[in-house]
Amino acid sequence: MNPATTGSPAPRQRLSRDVVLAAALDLADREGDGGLSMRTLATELGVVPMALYKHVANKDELIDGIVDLVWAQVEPPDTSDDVTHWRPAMRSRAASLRRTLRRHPWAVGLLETRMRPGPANLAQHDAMMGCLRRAGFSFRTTVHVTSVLDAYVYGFALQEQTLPFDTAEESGDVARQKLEQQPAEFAAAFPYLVEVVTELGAAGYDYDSEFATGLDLILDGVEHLRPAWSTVDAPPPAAGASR
Amino acid sequence: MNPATTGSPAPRQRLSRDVVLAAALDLADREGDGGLSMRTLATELGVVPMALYKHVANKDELIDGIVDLVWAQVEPPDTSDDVTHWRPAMRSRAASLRRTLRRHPWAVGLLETRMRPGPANLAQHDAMMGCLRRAGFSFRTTVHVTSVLDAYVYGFALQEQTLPFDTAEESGDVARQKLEQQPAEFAAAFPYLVEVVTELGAAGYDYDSEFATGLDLILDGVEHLRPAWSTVDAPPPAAGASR
DNA sequence: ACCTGAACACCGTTCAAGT
DNA sequence: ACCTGAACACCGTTCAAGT
Repeated sequence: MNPATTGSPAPRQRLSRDVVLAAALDLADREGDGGLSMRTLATELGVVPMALYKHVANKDELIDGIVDLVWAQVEPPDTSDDVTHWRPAMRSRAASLRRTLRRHPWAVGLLETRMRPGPANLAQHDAMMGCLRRAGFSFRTTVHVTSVLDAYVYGFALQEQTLPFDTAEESGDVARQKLEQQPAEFAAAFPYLVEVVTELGAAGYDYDSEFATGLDLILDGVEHLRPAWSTVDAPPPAAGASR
Repeated sequence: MNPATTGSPAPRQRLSRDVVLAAALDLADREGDGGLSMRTLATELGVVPMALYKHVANKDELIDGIVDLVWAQVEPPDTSDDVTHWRPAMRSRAASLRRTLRRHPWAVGLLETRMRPGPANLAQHDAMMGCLRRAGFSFRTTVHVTSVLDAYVYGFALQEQTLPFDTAEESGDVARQKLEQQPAEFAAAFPYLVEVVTELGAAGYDYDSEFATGLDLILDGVEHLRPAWSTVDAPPPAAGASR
């Protein structure tokens, strides 16, 4: 009986690179970076650890693979009207990157770390630079803009990933609780931290609006880097021309 | 013969929490995140693995400890003249944080991640918020500014940490080399990436100026968040007053 | 062509003992 | 009070075999 043609409940489907990568991504999302091991991945697939090595060279290549699966989930910037719409395009691309990193927190430190970027990673960056170049940004400025925007998203995701609360209401409780655990000297030594905790306890901390505030601040700055013709809606220069 | 009073070359000094943490920090700097293990740390200290557990509860607490040693290396903002000098103070604090992260690349993903922040971490954040509050920023704005500035530094350090070159000249070589390895379809599929590689090959990539460009862009944006009285050099409001 | 078994050199950590 | 030894339940990966 060929297992490929049988209608069994398939806890034991035929192995392939895609099946291995999909299971690895799922495991990482559930258990985090530390929970992803070749051995537990193998048992989840109903197979002995060494069976994985026929589809993936080693753990490093496995991680390369799932990182590119994550890149594939990031929505590229809308390039339908590059000249006037670069700003909303960059804004929603940054938001999509942040959402993706929130879905896969283990990937934050890995997205830019891999030595051999996968095709989805390359396509994503090409689309981003293309959007900016066609909007009239010079080559140098395009590099600056991608650098500062991505740095902000990564850094924000890093901070967001590990703060011990998920919602604005929860943040108030956590803050108040933390403060009560501290000894009395704490208030005298760190008055401004006490202020933060107190105010956050009252008003809460909203990740979404915090992210948007910083993002818009940066986009305002980017706007100033654009050449002057942009404000009068002139056509973009030929690709690769201005420098 | 008491080893504490003997003048031996001290490969085997008396163990203490500080000695363990210092050796762990050194090991992490040399071997990276993955190279820091309780077992190799023990052998470097000339001791059996279990000896460490008298000075440190477990590996997690060890990492808490060395992360706070890293925080202690970040120069806090200069608070000598908060009203007019908040910008250079923030600028050089961000630069110091980046330099520190460059010295301890393994720490980038860990500085904000620890659940129990150490004293150096708390002091650093208190100094930062204090500098901004006394410069007249409202509480909410102070939170926004620290969020966006730190996010940028973390994200930049993350990108810098893993790019495969250290100097501007080297970046050109690496870029040219990478490009030559690619198949011919590459140029057609990712024209804007090819442009980056080509231009970088010609002009090089300077981390320092790239960092400064993004930092100044953000600081320009922060300037706009300041209350209007700041430009006429009025005194700051009483701490905790404005909201 | 694909999967398995046994083995090697590693981990962090517990527990019972040594001095 | 501080360090040790042996053990347990984990890792990634190699190599020689099975089907």
